Amino acid sequence: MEGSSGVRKGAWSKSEDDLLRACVQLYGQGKWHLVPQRAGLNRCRKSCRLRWLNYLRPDINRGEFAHDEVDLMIRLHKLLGNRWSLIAGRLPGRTPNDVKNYWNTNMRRKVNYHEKGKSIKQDAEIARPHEVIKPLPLTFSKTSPWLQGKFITLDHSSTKVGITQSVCAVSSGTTNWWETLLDEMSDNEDNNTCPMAMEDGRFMTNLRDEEFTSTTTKACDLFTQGQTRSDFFLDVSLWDMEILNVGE
DNA sequence: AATGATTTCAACCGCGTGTCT
DNA sequence: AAGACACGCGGTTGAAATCAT
Repeated sequence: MEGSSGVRKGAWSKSEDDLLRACVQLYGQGKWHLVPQRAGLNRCRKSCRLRWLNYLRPDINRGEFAHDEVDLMIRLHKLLGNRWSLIAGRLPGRTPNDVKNYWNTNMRRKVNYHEKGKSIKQDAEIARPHEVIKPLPLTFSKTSPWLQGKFITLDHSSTKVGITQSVCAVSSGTTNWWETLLDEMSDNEDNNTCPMAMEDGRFMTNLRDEEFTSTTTKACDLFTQGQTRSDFFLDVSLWDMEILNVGE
């Protein structure tokens, strides 16, 4: 089976798997455009990457989803929507494709069952796509727009690296997500709580001011450890969420 | 046993984003 | 600033497996 461009498509054979595995072991992951040539495979780079990430990676857990994994998946999905890569990042050994497939086959059916009886209008609300919380890049290049006009500072007293102008406030778009967060915070002044994570454009969880200050102070620490903003928000908010009863 | 319906999941596709020149 | 390129993501597809009749 070959595509119009001459590259092979469809299911991978064992010999192809062996070639790809050997290539990645030799050269490491990345530079996927070089992989087909290096491995001697008549496959496109996308296909090679996908095969490695979803099937050949040695750390993949191909077993049944455990109860706590499902529990975590539900919480994460409620928080993030269909951000499968982020969800999979919190489930060791699981790939985004695994998580997506599991959700589409198991959870969606359960949720639909759970929602049965609600009005059509409500169903439309459920089906409404999530407001996208754009992730920040994992790494910053020196020309990255995220850093335009910002300064990297080194706090010598604590050996922490931070970005000035508020806590890692680096968006250059028309509406800064962090500014929105601050807006939401001021809206919540009455009850003296602060929002922490978004779903459907709203902030969720109620951390008190002192807790919020504490956690945001830690945010830049997490960046220095290679974590993303998304990781940070998940850590502080995930277990505060009310879990959706999915018809158990 | 045969056949059609349903489910599962690996793979493909198109698109958005970041980087480089 | 603009275009080319690579990477990564989520949605969708379709073949294979499983189930029901």
